[in-house]
Amino acid sequence: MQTDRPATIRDVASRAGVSKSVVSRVMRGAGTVSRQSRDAVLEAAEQLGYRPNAVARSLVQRRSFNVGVLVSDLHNPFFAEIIDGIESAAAAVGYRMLIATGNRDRNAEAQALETLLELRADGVILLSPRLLPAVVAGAGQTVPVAVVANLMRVPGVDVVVNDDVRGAELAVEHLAGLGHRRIAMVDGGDGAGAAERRRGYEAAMGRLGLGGLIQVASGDYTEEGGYSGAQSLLRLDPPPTAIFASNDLAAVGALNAVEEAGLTVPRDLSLVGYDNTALASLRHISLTTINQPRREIGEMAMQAILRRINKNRVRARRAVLEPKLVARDTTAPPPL
Amino acid sequence: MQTDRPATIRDVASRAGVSKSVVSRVMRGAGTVSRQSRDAVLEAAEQLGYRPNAVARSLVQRRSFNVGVLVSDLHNPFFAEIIDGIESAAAAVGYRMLIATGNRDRNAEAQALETLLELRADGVILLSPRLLPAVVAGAGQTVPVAVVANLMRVPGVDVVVNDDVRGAELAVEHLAGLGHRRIAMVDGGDGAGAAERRRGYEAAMGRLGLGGLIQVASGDYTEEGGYSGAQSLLRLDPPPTAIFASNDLAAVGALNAVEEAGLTVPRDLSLVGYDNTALASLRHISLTTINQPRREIGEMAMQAILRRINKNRVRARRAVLEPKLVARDTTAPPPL
DNA sequence: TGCTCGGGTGGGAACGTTCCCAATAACCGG
DNA sequence: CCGGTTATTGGGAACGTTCCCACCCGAGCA
Repeated sequence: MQTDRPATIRDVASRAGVSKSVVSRVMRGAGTVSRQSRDAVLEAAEQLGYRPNAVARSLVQRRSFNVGVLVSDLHNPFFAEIIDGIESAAAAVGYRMLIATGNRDRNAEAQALETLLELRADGVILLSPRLLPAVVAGAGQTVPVAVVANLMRVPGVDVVVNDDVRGAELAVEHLAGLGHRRIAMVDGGDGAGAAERRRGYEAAMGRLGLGGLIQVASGDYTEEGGYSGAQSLLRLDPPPTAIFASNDLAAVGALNAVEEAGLTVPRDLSLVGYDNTALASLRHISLTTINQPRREIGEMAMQAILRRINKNRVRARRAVLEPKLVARDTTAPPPL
Repeated sequence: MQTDRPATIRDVASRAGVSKSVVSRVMRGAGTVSRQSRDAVLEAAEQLGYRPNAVARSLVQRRSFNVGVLVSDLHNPFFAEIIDGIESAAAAVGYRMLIATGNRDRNAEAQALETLLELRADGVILLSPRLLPAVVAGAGQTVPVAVVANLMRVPGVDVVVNDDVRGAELAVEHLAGLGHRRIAMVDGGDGAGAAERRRGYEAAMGRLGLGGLIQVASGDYTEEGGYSGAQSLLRLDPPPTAIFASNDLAAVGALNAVEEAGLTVPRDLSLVGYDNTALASLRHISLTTINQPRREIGEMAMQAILRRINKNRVRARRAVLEPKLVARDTTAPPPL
């Protein structure tokens, strides 16, 4: 039982016996309005169920107070907390957040970005986009853009990432500190940050004098990738005593391969993941992993957007946040 | 390096040497335009990087071709696939999807809903909302509204749910079919559908002549809830040989409690969850569970919205979808 | 008493589209 | 060669706000 048409500012005005200007001032809480006008307007608005039309408002103001967030994959719980951070930073300054999604598909993503731009979002945050840099750059010319969790080098576009190199080093250092030497890695393929994580692994191994023991199995950011990667590592002679998987999901896949091989974690083999997703903290898994400060990442991305909205900064900034090791139950000293 | 102002239809028109009307027709692909006009417009638009302003368009058309989706909790992977369904059904008819979120908080949710309404979304889909029915009803008077995964009885608002009663029955029937008799349940507290799942459990037990063996431990839809619920069930004498947890996360918590008690799943005890989230399909967990047709749920919600947009239906519809059992590795015949 | 000041108000223009209608050009058949 | 179509085009009005400016009125001051 919808009413034919939503009430407009004029309807409220005529019912309250004032001009639309007065109603506008009351609704925005700006300008000076006499007490009785205000009361009359508020009452009329209430009775009519008036809701200001944000579409008309953003048309005339030429800004929408919306920030668009493009999520490459909503299935990945990694993004949820980043979005929390974005939202809280946005809400603090009166911005709203609109999420669009492109299901891990480059074209769908481009389409979703286009939607956000047509909607005239005041800024756009791209979470781990698969978009071509040229597309991102194009968007950056129209509207403030920030890229998260993807070290993309695009002029005029800010980037917020965690220090993947450092994170991988932390993992290796933790394992070496426990006494491990044959520390292997399951690679992350073309996943965001995978190349850096691998570089960090190799650098840390080298620095610790374990350069000769570097072993990398190909894999990706999926359970299956971790599973098969770990399988191939276990076939080595001698096999590693510890495996660093490039993300948590791959680590869980690796965990499965290790158990299938009849080994017990962490007694026979230690395992470290990356990202500290909800998965890792499940007691049944209790995975030692590297935490990215996700909430903070989201907040910084939003702040980058706000900076650009306010003063039209040209130079791209890059924020690199420190990861931290979270020790749980999949790591222990190596067997004797 | 943003350009001062995005190009408008007038800019394109003057550059192409035609009127704004012609540009409008070309961009919308409607009406009749001569070949040369069309080419000139397209070229001018390309050169100027013209992007139609969806804000202005929806103002004059009085519809935005946006459907708003309010997600109560983005951390819950359960919703991702529903959103996939919504999006594909929306895209098929030229609608876009805007996601807003209220982090499991009733007020934040109401706020997010308000945003969607101010943005003049043509319809709103509420995923497992915590909103008060009165608030939902209020929204339903302004715009088509559908509620998903929450059996809310609100006039003028469509509902799409899975048959939680039937799903619970499936779980019990599966376990009984394997030979179990002492089948206990960890309750879902005030979670969406929890009451129905419990009713289904009790009904099935009764029908199978196991009414006297009904055992329900209190719990909720969290890992912790499943953990403590299972603990209390294991203290019974005799303990159950099978546990039906009210959702997958609780089942994983229960799994942990069972293992801590020194029992092996499924040899000593069988375990069934609900929802068939990504968690359940991890090989390391491989949980037998009840699948909700999530994609289909999303599609049906979108279709309900479209029905209401087209003909202004008054009567509320309720779609109840059939769940299915997914047998994995946490269920087996009871120990002898 | 005349003037200025400022709180309060109202109305027109603008935002960038789409929609509608009138105007023009081209073409057809008789 | 003319009236009547038909294809194409252009311009004004409208959508629902905000912004800006002009205006009114009473009070305070010289």
